[in-house]
Amino acid sequence: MRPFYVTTPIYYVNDKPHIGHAYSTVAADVLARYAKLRGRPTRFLTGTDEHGQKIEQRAKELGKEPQAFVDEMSPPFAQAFRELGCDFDDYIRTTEPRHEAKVQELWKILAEKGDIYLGEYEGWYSVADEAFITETELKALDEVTRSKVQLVKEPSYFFKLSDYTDKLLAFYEQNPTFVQPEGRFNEVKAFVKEGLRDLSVSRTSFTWGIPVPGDDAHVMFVWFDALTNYMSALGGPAKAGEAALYDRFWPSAANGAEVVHIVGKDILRFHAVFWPAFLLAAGLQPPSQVFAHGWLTINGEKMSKRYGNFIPPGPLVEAFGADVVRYYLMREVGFGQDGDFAHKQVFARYHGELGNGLGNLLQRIVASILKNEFGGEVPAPNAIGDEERELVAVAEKAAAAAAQHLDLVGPHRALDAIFELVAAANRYVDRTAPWALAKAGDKERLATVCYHVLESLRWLSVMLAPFLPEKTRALREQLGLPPISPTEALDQWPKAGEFGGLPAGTKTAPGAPLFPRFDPKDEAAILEKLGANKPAEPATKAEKKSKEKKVDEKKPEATEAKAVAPTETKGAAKAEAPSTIVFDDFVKVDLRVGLILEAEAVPKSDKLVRCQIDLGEEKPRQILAGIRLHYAPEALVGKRVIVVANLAPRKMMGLESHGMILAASDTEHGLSVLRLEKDIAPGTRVS
RNA sequence: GGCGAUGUAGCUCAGAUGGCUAGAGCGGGCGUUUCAUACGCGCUAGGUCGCAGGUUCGAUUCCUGCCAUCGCCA
Repeated sequence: MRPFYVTTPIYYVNDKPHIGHAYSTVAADVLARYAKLRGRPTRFLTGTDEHGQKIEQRAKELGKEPQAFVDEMSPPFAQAFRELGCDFDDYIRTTEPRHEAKVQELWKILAEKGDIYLGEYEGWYSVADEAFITETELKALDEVTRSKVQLVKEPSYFFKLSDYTDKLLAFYEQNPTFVQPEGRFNEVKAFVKEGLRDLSVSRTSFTWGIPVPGDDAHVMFVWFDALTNYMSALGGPAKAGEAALYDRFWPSAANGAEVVHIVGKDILRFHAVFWPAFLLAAGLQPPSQVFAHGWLTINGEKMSKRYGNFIPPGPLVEAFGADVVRYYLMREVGFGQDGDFAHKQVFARYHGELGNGLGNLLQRIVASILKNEFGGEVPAPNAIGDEERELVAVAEKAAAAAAQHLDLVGPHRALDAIFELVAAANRYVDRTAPWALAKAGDKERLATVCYHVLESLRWLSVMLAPFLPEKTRALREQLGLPPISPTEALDQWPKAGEFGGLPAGTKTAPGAPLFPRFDPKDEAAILEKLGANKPAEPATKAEKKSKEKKVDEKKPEATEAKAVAPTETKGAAKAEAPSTIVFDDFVKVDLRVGLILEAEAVPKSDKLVRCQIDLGEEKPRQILAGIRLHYAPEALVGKRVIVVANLAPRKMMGLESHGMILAASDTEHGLSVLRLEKDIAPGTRVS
């Protein structure tokens, strides 16, 4: 069987783990567990990306050594993934010697082949993105990011990417599923077709990176470093016989291995263009496939630092259990598309599919009929009829379809197919009415019915194992079956003709419901605890967008208002304001206590003052206010003011403002900023 | 601006090389069962398949234009 090697991106340790990281990793875990179940030699890698200027700076801000900083930041990722039931085979950190050595080796190979040369680079470098950016991009940046863009002119090594335009296009041609989904592949091709420029692959402006071999003044471009993790974790590049894992799992003519990189759509280019180019240059085989999944929004809102709505997986796991979170992530969103993580939907899927569908199926047969009529022992089936044939047909079809979808990296479709069997089994129970058979004393027929339901459950326990490792274990335990132990070269996926593998005489062990129902109170409590109690949610994408648009359209008017600045409103904003508003409307305006940390006059403007205001968020916000004529900037520092925190961002004098300071004015007194009499903590909601 | 894509039931999405009554899940409504986690099962939802033209015996499915949305253009 073809070896299978699946990877997640390595996560940049500047962030803490959130649901986005979890999403990639769970997807990879599902694919790995599936491959293992099918008996394929399988390896699943995840890890952390720990070099780069951003890390260096962050560590410095915290007064730490970079290594100490990343040593602190990396383990929570591994921890979070384990809590989610992710069973990775290796966890690589780019600061490990095993990685650094291999990255340097790859570099040397490219240098020796003449694909790396020393030149000079001049351009805008964004620390936040760890990449040089274009003028266009520069203009589009928000202020926080732009403040970290530098015009850099420095000696730099370049990779001769320009030589690989045609080679990459030819490679894409030969590998028509190299990038998935297809739409993304088209973008990649379009990008390459425009012609590639050489790629700067080293920096001299900071030191937190892997040194360029033979030139200590340079450290490697983080992406060169990071991408190589997929190979270094296997011990490659290496000569045949030097690294067993590499020989086995990195694709070559000899092993026929399949490598799938799961990535977010934002980092597709690095994986679909640069990485294969490096490998082609080194004479190595590129990965088999790069699968770009979409973004998750949270209850309809974009995740971002600004909104502070990154949700860590921990509390979700605590509330729902790892399997339920995994299930939701894999079920709700079409893999490859953007999707929404909506807490309410989690309950809906939990109750509707897992509880009522699957859990109840187990309960209604094992804990009652079987226990009462057969002493909990699996009976041997007797003559079967159309109902049984139909059920078996559905089971076989579901198994085949689910396998096919998983082979093509479509976990949501696989689950869809699998749950066809759940529905069919429930239907089967209704039609055959085992309770009536019991009453009538028809044990023979009853045995057949019970057997078919139990065998269906057994199939489900296998097919759902990649998604619900814990719950399927519990399910099997109740069925009296041992946990599945994946075995290389043994394909354990259920197949046509195999219905009936459950041995008669198996002692079942009825237990607690697999997916106990949350009563509405618990539900509310959980939502409350997770901070997911949104008053009103935007009804549809379209509606939401049009609402946001209205806000934009209103911007010009907003300028007339005293204080300045605009907003990140999500929705709200009625076209015409009624004379009175309900409370719900009021709370749409997010008023917060802000502590002015810095204030300075905006050059070339006689009104604007640029403030950095602490709103209790991770970072202070930049807010512009037209109050210079009334306040000296330095006099504002340390003042507590009222800020509209959910106003859409707006640019003024080339600077972006992320909120608005409230003030009032009249002709007699001039302008007065609203201030607090007491030292209420920054970020406190005003109501 | 260039390139690409999308626009189908309240929601999330399938689908048709053009042709009988356009589908699924969820939600809603109605009914029903009682083995089971107030669970299950059955029925139901009258959606101009974005808008306007064109090709055709016939288009929601092909073509053109328009509108809207989205993605990519280091």
